[in-house]
Amino acid sequence: MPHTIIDIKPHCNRCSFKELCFPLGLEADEFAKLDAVIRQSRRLKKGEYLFRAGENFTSLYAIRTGFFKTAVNTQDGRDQVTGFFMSGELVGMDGLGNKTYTSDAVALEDSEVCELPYYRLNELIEHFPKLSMHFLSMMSKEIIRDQNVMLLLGNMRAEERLAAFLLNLSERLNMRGFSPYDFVLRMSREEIGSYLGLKLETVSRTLSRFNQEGLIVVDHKHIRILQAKKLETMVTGCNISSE
Amino acid sequence: MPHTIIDIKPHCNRCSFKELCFPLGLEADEFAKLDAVIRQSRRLKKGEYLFRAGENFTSLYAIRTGFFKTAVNTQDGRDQVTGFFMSGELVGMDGLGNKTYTSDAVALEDSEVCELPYYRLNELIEHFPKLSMHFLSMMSKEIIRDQNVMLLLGNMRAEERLAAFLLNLSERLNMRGFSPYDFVLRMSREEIGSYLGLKLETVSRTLSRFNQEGLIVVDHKHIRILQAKKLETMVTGCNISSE
DNA sequence: CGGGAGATTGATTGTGATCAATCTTCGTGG
DNA sequence: CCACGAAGATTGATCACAATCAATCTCCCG
Repeated sequence: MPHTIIDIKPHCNRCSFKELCFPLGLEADEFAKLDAVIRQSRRLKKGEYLFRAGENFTSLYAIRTGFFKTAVNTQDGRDQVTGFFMSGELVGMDGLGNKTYTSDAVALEDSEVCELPYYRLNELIEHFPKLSMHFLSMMSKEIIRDQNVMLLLGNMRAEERLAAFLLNLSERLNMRGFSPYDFVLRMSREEIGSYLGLKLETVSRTLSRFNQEGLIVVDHKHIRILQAKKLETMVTGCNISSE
Repeated sequence: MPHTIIDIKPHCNRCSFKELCFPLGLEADEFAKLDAVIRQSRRLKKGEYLFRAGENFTSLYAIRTGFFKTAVNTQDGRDQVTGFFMSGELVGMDGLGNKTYTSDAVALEDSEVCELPYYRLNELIEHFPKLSMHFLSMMSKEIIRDQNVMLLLGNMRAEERLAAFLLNLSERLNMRGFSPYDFVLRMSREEIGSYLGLKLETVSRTLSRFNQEGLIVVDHKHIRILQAKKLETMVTGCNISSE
């Protein structure tokens, strides 16, 4: 496993994103137990796969730092980016159902993840049944996120999709204490396009137009949002929210 | 609550779809406990809402008989059908995360559902922690289903979407012991269109073309599939599977 | 410094949306 | 039970948005 280092005991308590991984109020003893289970931290270089579609499901992963995309692929080579994930978000939930991952997860920058091995998850739930409701809740939120992507793909025009995408990123960065109006895109135009059901040229053109219209400033991967309000009115209906 | 009758004790053991609601091997005592919790059966007339977006989350529902659609709606009136559900399938999982349903569920024909009240689900998991893995598994499968819809909406052309849709219905009907090649659509052209990200005219035209080409026979809502193989080659990549 | 991937911009095309008219079916009330 | 009306479906003509094809351009990364 190249570029991979296993650390021992990263401790959730020292992680500034713990409340993002486990947003619901946990009792002290429950949290301590959880912390003990998440004992492995894994580092990935940009471009490395965290898991691949078809592999046996081994773990859920909470992202500690960095940025990931997940994608499903078809037999004929097409693929669809199904999500972008940042600190405090959970990936791998699609693997639980059939004990096999159905998507790829790829690091889009050097990243660090906290691993929740499946067998330990089992033990944990056995001993702390209340915790299982937290996991059900997080999976439910993933379903809600997916519903919103369906809404976007099924109903919205190119500029609405882009606006929704930028605002969603903005909101999630804000929640993590980063600037919501000045950030660097971690993914390529092609990956944005795949996620939004558009071709990369359309993504590029639409961003350029937003730039001309003074809604945003685009400097390659660097984005500054100037008129968030106008972007919001563009996405009238869609209530995309991070998780 | 008009048209609604509450029955007592439907008993999963008498339900021919129990293995669809709970596909994983359950111990006898676990299943008995589950059976005891699902004690309410509710009947709905065609057009009735099982729940609406924004309502407090009260229960998960397993469909006993009938057919449902789920849909999310935007502030500006557009809406997106997010799924069609038949016997043995579970709806309401989007409500668990925020204790509020985020979608509507509407009966597309007279239907009967088994109710799993949230507070009873909690009790159940407390006493039988192993059961929670079954629910996590079912939610994971819902996520996989959603990923496949994203793939369809993001990557496929109109005829591919329709072919995938018909084959998916066919497969699920087959699993329930119904004819996979001769069935009645429960939803309108507009609802199919909303689900597939197409306009109703495109759905109608594409079905007509399949009919002319001898792939299927369309008689309004009655569909006969003549050349499933050809439909399958149309959807090369997409691996849509029911749940 | 050079090469290659990614991004931008332009010209043209094509698929599906839109607008529109007719037809069918089903539900409702007389 | 039949007639009527409304909703749903089909089909046609036209239009628009995003895809495609194509030609630079820029910026990393080696």
